[in-house]
Amino acid sequence: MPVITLPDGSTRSFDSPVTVLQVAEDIGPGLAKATLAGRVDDVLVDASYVMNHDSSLAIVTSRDDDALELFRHDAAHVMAQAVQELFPGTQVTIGPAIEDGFYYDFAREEKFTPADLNKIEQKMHEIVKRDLPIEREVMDRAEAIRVFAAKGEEYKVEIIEDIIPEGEEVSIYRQGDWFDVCRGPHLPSTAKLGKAFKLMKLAGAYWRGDSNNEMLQRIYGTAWTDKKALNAYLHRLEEAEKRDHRKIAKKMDLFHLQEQSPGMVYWHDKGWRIYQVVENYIRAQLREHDYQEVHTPQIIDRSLWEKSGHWDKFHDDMFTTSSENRDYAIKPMNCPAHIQIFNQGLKSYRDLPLRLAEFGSCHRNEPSGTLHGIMRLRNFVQDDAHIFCTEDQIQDEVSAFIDLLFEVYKDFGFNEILIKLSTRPEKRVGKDEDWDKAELALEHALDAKKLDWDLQPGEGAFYGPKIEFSLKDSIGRVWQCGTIQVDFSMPGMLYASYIDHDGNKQVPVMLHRAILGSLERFIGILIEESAGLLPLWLAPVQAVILNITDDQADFVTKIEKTLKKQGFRVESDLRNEKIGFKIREHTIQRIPYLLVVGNREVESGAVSVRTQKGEDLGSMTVETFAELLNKEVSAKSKTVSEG
RNA sequence: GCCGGAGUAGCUCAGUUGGCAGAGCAGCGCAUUCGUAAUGCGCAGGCCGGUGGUUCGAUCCCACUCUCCGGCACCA
Repeated sequence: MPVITLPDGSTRSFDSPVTVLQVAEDIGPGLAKATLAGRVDDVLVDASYVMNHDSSLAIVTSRDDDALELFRHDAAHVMAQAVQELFPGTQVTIGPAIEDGFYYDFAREEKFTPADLNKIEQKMHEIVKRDLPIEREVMDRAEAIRVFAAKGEEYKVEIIEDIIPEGEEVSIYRQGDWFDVCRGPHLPSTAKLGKAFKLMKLAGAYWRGDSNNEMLQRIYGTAWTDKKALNAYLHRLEEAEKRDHRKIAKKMDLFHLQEQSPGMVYWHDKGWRIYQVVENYIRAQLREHDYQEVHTPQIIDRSLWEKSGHWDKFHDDMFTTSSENRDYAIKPMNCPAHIQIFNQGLKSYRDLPLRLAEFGSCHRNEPSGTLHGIMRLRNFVQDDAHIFCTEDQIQDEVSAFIDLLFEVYKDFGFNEILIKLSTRPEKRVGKDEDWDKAELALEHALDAKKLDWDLQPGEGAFYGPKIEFSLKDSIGRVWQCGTIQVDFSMPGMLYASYIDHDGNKQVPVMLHRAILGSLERFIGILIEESAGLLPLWLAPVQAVILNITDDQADFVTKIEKTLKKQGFRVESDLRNEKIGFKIREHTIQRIPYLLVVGNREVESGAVSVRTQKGEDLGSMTVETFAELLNKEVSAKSKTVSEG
C-alpha cells in the first residue's frame, strides 16, 4: 500500500506496488509521456522502478538537471551499440557520462578515423529512430561472466570479476539485442535520447587508467536534452577556444615558443611587462608578510639531489650536465637550495618561523606529450617559498598562507578556486606518525576556514601531503596553481636544525608553498580568463595616444612623456593613418584607453578619452586622466565603483 | 612517454591524381593629412618542419625524425 509523496508535498496512495511511470500516468498523460526517470527517496532510478513502500518521488523530465546525466549516459550506450554494429569484433570497456558529454573506450585492432565518427553518429541516429525500449534486468555474477565471455567481451568480464563482489547480482541494460553491464539508471527508450548529440573527438586512453596496460580508443561526444542547448554549447566552446592563451599571445605579441627550445618561453616586451607586474606584485606581498627573498644557483651537484631523495624519484625528468668529472643537475625545484641557506649559521627557535622566498627558475624534463603552451613548460618560474618552523607553528602558518592566497587571487579577479587535499602516496619518505600530523594540520586549516575541498588519497608529494589550489582555463581544463605542503622529512635529510628553548638541537618542519605556482601558468590562465583584456593594472599597454594629423605630433609626444614619467605604460601612434584605422588596430590589441588628439584638444590642452569597449569618456586634462588611471590601477581587478 | 591529428609567405589559410607554389591580412614604396573599428595604387615576399629513399622530376609517394594540437599516463 505505498503512499507516494510528490515534491509539492501532495500524496497519492496506491493499492499495490507502482512504478515511477505509473505514478506519472496517474497524474496525467502529458507527464507520463515526458517521464524519463524518477528520483525516489533522493536516489535517481529508472521510470520502470517499482516502489513497494511509502516513498518520496520526483518525476524526472527533460527539464530537470538530473536528465542531462541520463541523456549522456544513454548516448554512451547508443554509441557503443552503433560502434559494435558498424565494426564487429570491437570490444566495449567503459563509457561514463562526464561534464558536458560522455565517452566510451573501445578495444579494436584497427584505428578509428575521423571519418568513422560521422558514420558512427549516423548509426546512432538510426538506433534512436528504432525507438528500442531500454530494459533493466538482473543476472547473478557467474551468469553475467559467462554471458559476456561468450560474447568475447574480455574487458567486461574483468570489470565484473573485479568490481562486483562474489555472490552479488549484476544489473544489465538491454536495448534491442545490444546490452551492457550498467548500474543505471537509463531513459525508457532510445528514442528519448533525441537528436541533440555530437561526437567530438578521438583519443587514446589506457585501460583502467594505467600506463602499463594497453591503450584503448576513446571517442568523446557531447549530449544535451535539446538541439538548442547543444548548439549553445558548441557556440560557447567556439568562443572559449578563441580565448586560448597561445592564440591571444600571438595576436598581442606577448611571447613565443619555438622548436629549438621546446617547453621554454621567449618572452616579448609586452608579455614580459605582464610578467614583471605580476612578479613585483607578489614581491610586495611577500615583504608585507615577512618573507625574505633569496636567489639560488641553477646548477647543483648531483649529490645534493641524491640526499634529498629527488634523484631517486625524478632523475629521468631532470636535466643534467657535467664538468671536470662532476655530475650536476639543473635544479628542478628550489627546496634543497633553500635548506642550504637555512643551514648557514646556527639557528635558534627564536628565528622561527623563517620564511625564504624565491622566484625560482626550475627546469624539468617533462614528457613530450605533456607540454601545453605556457601552462606546462620545461622551464618555468615558481613563486616558491619554504617556511621553516616548529611543529606548533604549522597550523598558524598554513592558515596565514591560505588567507594570503585568497587575497592574491581576489586581486587577480579569481573567484572559482578548486581546493584539494592530497594525502600520502605509496612511495614516500618519513614516518607514518608524521604523515598523520601533517595531513591533520592541513585538514584542520581548511575546515577552520569553512572551505569546500575534495580529498585525493595517495596524491601527495613523496615527502608530504599537500593542499592544491586550482583554476580552470577557458575550456574548463583544471590547472594546479597554488599549493602548500607539510614536510617532516627533507630538513632532516639535509641536516637542517635549530636550537630549542632548552638548548637542544631540533629538526625544523618545512612548509613548501607557492601562491601562483608557476608565473607562466598563472599568466596563461589570466590571459584566458580575461580573453587578453587584462585589467588596467596588468595591461601591458595601458593607453595609446593617437594624433589625427601630423599637426598634433609634438603635443602627443609631450603627453606620452608626461604619463610615462608617472609610471604608466603608454605609447603614441603618430602614423599617417586615418583615426578610424588606428582606433580599430588598438582596439583589437585590447588597449584599455585610447587618447585621441586633434586640433581641438591641442587648443584646449586636453585629451579625448575612449575606452576599449568603445565608450566615449569625453575630453579631459592629462592630470584628470592620470588620476583616473591611478584609481583604476589601485583597485586591481575590482571595478572602480566597487573599489 | 603512449594513441590520434597537423606542420605551405610574418599571420590566417587555399592548393598540387608527382611537372615553374596561391589568396586575404600584415610588410615595403608612392599618393593622401583625414575626428572615434579597415584610404587608394603599386611592389616585394617561400629550404611547402628536418633527414634519407623511390623517381627523368618530390611540397605531393615511402621511411625515419622534430615540433605543435587533442586526449591518456605523468606532474617534486
